Amino acid sequence: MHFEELIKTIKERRDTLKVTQDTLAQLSGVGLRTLKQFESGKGNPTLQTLQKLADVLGLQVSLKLKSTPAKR
Amino acid sequence: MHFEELIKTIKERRDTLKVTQDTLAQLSGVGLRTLKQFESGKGNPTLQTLQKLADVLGLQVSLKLKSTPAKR
DNA sequence: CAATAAAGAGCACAATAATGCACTTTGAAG
DNA sequence: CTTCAAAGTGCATTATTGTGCTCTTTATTG
Repeated sequence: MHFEELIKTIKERRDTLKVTQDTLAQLSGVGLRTLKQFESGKGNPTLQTLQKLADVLGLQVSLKLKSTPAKR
Repeated sequence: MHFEELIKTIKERRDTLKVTQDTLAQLSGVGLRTLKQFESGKGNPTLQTLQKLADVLGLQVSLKLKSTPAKR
């Protein structure tokens, strides 16, 4: 999952839950500006920020093995 | 997956591939200091940094639905 | 068209992540 | 105990994220 997909996932999930950026910002404790920047593709959030958002949305940040190996 | 698990995953994967912090730092383009801090649990990397590391390790950052819903 | 709600952006600043360098600690092997 | 490699840490600096405030842009609804 690259950047854009992560953003898309967050956005879609937020839409599904019918939550506005403003509300999500408040619930997660992340600044509204920060969330806006992230969702509009202009951010590079810290892991902590991403997790705060994911948590509230019922999502989980995870690391999984890629099907296509990268090394060698 | 919370912070510690992510760190553990990175570390274990790096060990599995028999790569040192130094080498991973070079391959990923992430500063050695940054990687050290992250692995020792003292960092809060940006998503970009995490992805650089994950990429080289053949791992993928992803967002998945939590089994236990968070919102109501 | 007017009004309202939600999302996106410019500006500026504080907080902190990223980084390099040098030094210490740890662990494995002789 | 000594040596060597890998990992961890203190310090200082630079680059960038996080944030609030204000304003603009987009729908959406009468």
